[in-house]
Amino acid sequence: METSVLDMEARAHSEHAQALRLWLRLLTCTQLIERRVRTGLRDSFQTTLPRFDLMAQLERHPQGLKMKELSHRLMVTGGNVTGLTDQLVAEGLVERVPVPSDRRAFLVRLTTAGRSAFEAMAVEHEHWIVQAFEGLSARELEQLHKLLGKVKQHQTR
Amino acid sequence: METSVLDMEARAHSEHAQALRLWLRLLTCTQLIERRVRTGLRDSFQTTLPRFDLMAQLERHPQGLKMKELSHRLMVTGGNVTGLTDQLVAEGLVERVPVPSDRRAFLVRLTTAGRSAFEAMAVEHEHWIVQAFEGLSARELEQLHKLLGKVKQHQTR
DNA sequence: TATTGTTATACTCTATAACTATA
DNA sequence: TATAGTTATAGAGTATAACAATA
Repeated sequence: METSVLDMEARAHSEHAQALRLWLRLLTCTQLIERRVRTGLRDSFQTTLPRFDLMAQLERHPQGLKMKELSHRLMVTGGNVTGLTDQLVAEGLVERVPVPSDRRAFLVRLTTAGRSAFEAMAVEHEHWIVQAFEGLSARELEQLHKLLGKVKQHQTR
Repeated sequence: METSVLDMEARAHSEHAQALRLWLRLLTCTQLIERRVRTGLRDSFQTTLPRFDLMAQLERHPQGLKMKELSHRLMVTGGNVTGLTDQLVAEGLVERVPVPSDRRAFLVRLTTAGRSAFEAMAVEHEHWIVQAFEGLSARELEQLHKLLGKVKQHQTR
């Protein structure tokens, strides 16, 4: 059996359309959940998603992270990290610790106040996220995670 | 067999952790693809994602859409749609057509120039999106679309 | 020379609220 | 009174590029 050029084109078209539909849906889901989280962070904690994300990174790295590392992990440029860090330092939630071996660099760490502030936010944040996905079974969560893993893998080339 | 409170807590904890991991991955995937699209639209067409999205809505509705409808479909407030529309009108890509039956309202439509400008963008946009998902088989695309459908469904209550 | 981090700047996107005009 | 759309404003978020200090 032979595959005609027309067949190939038809298949390409339908796969393209499928990818586009998927992208729109992915974007919509993310935007809806992200909006919920932003609103919650603003209304309940007078903070923003990038600030929360920065603190979340520090919570996972108690020894601290360098500005450069934060910039990479948060996927934003350095100047922005400086700004966010300045705000959090001003509020006493985060501190810059000099690195003896490299006098250009700092380690940014949560303060004690920062850690407890983050805990409170993380509890609420977890509620919002669990709620966002409660329509799915554990098995479906796992499937989705795996499929998105493939997508993610493919972007980082 | 009996399910203890501790079992329930353990299960809750692991499901919560799973939801959080999933959310981080969903966010990362979306951000990576979105960045690709934004960069492409800027570099190749000197335009932005919200403007592209607005034109995409109009392309799907050749008879035009009211500002109110655009606002709803784009999930942004009215003032923003006015601003985006003003820009596109200034560039001759879009036009406001009075609605005889309601003198408060307009239909916003693509102009001929707008339609051909959008076609050119849509071709490139499709490439970027197909590329973003080319790591997945048609069956996996379908699965992902279906699972995200459940997620989306659950947000809109 | 290259790298870490900061500063300065500018632009896009967004929500909010007050407003005008029509319904 | 309610609705369609606009205006004005302020803030978040981002990238870029020039810069200082150190490696």
